[in-house]
Amino acid sequence: MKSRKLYNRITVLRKERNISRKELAEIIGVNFQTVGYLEREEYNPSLDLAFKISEYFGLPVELIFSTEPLKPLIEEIIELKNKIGGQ
Amino acid sequence: MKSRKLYNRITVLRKERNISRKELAEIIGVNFQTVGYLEREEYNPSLDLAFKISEYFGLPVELIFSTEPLKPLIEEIIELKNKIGGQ
DNA sequence: ATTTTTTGTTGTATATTTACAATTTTTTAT
DNA sequence: ATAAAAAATTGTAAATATACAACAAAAAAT
Repeated sequence: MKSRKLYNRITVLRKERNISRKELAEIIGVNFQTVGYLEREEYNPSLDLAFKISEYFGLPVELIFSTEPLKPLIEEIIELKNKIGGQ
Repeated sequence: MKSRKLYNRITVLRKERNISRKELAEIIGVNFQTVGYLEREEYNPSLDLAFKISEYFGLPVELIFSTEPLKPLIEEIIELKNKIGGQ
């Protein structure tokens, strides 16, 4: 199976928690360069690794990883505000 | 990284849709034996493959795959009914 | 400014996933 | 009961993810 390119928000989420790649890597139990590869979207994680990341951030997989390029979080917020406000 | 064993509900979901492994395999674009390996939980999918399966069934990844053994769907329903009824 | 920490890059080795083929067993249909 | 279809099993090859090391570049701290 030719794997599609996947997008993710690891960098932003990690920055919001103020931890380094090295720290995140230790928490999820991978080499710190592996986090680098993931953040640069040079390869896709296994489902198990995706789960570990999702568990650490306390977020569903779909909010972190996507088959479509991910909008900045701030844009997502604005869209949600519009949706609610426009009812 | 030593990968944890993951559990999934592919077999049940597939049966509910009345399709064979071969058909599912064609839809998600993998070899039909690969579906077999996944259903027998002999190995974990990549995140991309998990996404393809989740897209086909129209369900979030977390409802199909889990790090914990998955209860039969019927039990989930009963638990949800109890939760709602007991308010 | 310079030291320290973090991030990026490159290359190689290992582990895991996926493909594919051939055969056996089980289930379903007739 | 028999045939046909589906699923399981086994083995090998390929592709991809992950580990790890060494070094360069960039950012942050002092």
